[in-house]
Amino acid sequence: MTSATKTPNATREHILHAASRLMTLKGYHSTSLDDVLRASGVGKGNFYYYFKSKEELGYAMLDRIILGFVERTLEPCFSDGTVAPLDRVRCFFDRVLEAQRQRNCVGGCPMGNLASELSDVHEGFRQRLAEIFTRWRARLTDALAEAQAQESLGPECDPAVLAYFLVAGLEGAILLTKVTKDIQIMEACVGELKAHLLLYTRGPR
Amino acid sequence: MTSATKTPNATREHILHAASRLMTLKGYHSTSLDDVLRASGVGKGNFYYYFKSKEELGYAMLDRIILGFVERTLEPCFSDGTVAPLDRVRCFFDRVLEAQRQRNCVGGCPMGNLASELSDVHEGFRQRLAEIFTRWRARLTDALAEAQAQESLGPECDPAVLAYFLVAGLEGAILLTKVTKDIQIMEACVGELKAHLLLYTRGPR
DNA sequence: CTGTCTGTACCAACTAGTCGGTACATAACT
DNA sequence: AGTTATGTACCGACTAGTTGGTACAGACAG
Repeated sequence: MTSATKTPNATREHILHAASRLMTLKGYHSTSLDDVLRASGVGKGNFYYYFKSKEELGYAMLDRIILGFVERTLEPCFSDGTVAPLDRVRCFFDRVLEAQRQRNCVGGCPMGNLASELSDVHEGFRQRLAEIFTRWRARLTDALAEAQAQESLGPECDPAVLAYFLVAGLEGAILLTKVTKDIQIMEACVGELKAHLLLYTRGPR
Repeated sequence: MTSATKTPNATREHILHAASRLMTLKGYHSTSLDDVLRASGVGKGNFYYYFKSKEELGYAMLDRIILGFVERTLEPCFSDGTVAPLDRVRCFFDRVLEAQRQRNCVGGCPMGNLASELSDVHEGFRQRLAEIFTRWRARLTDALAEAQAQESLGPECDPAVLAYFLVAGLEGAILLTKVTKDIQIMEACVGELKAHLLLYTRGPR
């Protein structure tokens, strides 16, 4: 074995990696345990050593997806306080658009997909997913509120409401892009979302 | 024969009715044939007399869903030419919101759900779903273009692009409402969508 | 009798999950 | 030292139940 195999439980990681990939592509129900096992090269007994059920694997995979989304997409845009708050939001739009372009309109939004598949069918997943969207929206709300405090957003705007709408707009755009396989729709929607910000914009735009 | 409906093949209708209900709630893959059979009280042999596969049932169910959506939601708003075009659009928003309220945030958008579940996994369904969204958007585009011709929408607005965005906004709003089970989010998003129209609105609003 | 329907029995493939058993490293006891 | 025990990591056959789909015999009309 190579010296680099210091990894504490590489097997668990293998499983999670394969599961995330498959489930974000095919969904939770349509990804069988055997699919995951085949893709990760792990035996069944070994799987049940690390996870007590498929459900628990699902939860772990969800945590992994969230982490990836937060680290790769959300934080890079919102962590830099020197950037103007509305520009942080715009940066985020562009990043989501770019991600969609890179994936060739395949896969859609992992969180949106799971939300659509499981919200009405599995309360545990629903709650976790709702929490994710809330956290996501909170990041946007904060930036919008900051913009409002700086008077680059009008006082008639409710940052929380606007944040909901922006999340919804992005999710819907991703879905439409996924089903039509046409990235231009994503571009159009991001353009409209940016224009929507102008609706409340005061001062230099 | 009764004057109203002769019930040409009631069994087929029973199956379709049960299938639509179950599949819009639980999704295509998670609805088994036995589920449909149990719910409709139809035997298996009988089922395969009317449908040659589950896939074909899915297509038929999709057609049924579309028809219902068009007849119950789309047409009532857009068929009346005497209503101002932008009011037709607003009426449509309200109708979608109302539908969501009546269903207690359960189920989401049948077409959106199927799009999310099947777009990357079943090309046949993807194409049909893409076509639906296109037709839906076309209805909006026409109304918006008419508004533009009447100069109640500014010339800088691209009706096709705006229509995409409105569909995306609605789909995203329904998804967010489904996962959070909070109708207020739907209301907020519809409010923002209406506000978005104002962005391009000229003349008396 | 003939063609349209319908129910029952059945199939192979697949599902999540369980089982007994193995390999191996570290520790504990003598 | 030697050997006995313990915990971790792993395997693949197996179970019970479900999946979509088929075969076929009977019913019921014209």
